Amino acid sequence: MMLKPASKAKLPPRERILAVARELFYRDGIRAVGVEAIAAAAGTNKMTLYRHFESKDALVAAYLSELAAMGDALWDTVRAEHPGDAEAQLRALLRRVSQFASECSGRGCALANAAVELAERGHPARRIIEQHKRKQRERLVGLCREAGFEQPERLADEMFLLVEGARSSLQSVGREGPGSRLYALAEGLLSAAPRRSAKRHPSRS
Amino acid sequence: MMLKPASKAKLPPRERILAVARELFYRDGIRAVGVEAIAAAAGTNKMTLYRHFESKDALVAAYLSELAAMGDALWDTVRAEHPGDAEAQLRALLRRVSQFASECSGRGCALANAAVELAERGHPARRIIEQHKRKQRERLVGLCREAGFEQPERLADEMFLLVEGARSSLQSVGREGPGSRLYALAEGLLSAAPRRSAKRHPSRS
DNA sequence: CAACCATGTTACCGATCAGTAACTATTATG
DNA sequence: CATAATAGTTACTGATCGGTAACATGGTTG
Repeated sequence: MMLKPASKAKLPPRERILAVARELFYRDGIRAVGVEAIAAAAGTNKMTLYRHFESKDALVAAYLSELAAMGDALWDTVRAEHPGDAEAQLRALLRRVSQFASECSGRGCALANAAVELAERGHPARRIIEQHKRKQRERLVGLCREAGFEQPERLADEMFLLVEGARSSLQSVGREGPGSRLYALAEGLLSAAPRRSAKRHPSRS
Repeated sequence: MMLKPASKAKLPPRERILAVARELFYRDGIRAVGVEAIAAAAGTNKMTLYRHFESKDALVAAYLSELAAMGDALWDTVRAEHPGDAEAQLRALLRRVSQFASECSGRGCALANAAVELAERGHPARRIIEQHKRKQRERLVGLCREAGFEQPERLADEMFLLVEGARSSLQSVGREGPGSRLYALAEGLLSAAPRRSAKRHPSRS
């Protein structure tokens, strides 16, 4: 009994801290949230937090790495759902991102926001952010190429900018702004993009 | 003599403060820059700053209002340069924005960055930001309609998202990333977009 | 010269925050 | 039960930051 609803109560403190850091950092901003507030919201205290994380910067780095890993996991999920069908993967990705963006409290991409807040070049967090965004873009190019489009880099960059713009503009223009039309716009570009020839070789079981 | 190079030395303190605030807030972030650092960099001190601005928030609001006004001025300039030719205005705007983005130290849109840093809803600065971004989008839709495109809202939203995405991704993917291709991408969309019929009535003198 | 106003200077207050020390309580394991 | 590791508690430091008070200075105008 009581094994499932242990969503937050029974986890070890490190994971509780990371969970609540994800929530508070994203909602209020990294610089606006103190370590004491995080520890308290996680049902623990500052000392325990500092036993698991060397510094606030280290906690921020862990927070960002976790987000990056969740992003990668989404790609893997989508690939597993549409094996061999790059275009279906693309559309599924776009659908999930756009619906996620229109739900998630309109604060945009947590990685991009962190890059805004941590402006000092050389900050350990920036490596994580840049690395992740670059990888996402490369995976996008790979998918567009695999899907047999004529200009995969161009199409991928269009997708990338549309997605980043939608998430960024959530904060300024709000939920009913252009960001809400992300899927329709990207889908339109996708359908209109010139294809090479025979496109897929789906290993349909 | 010595009337021109008074770029920073002879201006009244309020304008010196605003000028240096624009530089520091943009480069290092709003929360990362203290009022004392701004006053010192402006060649004055905290007291004088507080005689001209009620609080740091008021200074931030003035900083953002000034940026918004500069943005509006850019639109007016472009309109004056291509009177009556909405499509030329569009292209000129895109060219300036994309070249500005690829120069300007890769910190993206100062308004959007401020929205990330000032997360509290109800913050006086957010009104300025949202208002400005909404106006920009409406002007974009107006230009696209005036240029005779079939789906002005759709095209305007594509442009808007591309621009916002390019500026946002400067921080994460860097200068050589997809943001550098902004003009090419937007120009491609513009050229491919379906037009209504007779398009311009340029009052070419 | 005198009065005034904007500016400069110094010193301070109160709050917040990252990080640490020393001690106690809990829990698991031998 | 005993030991040891992990977690909780309290209290503190040192630094930074937004904001203010009181006073000194300089230039302008009557």
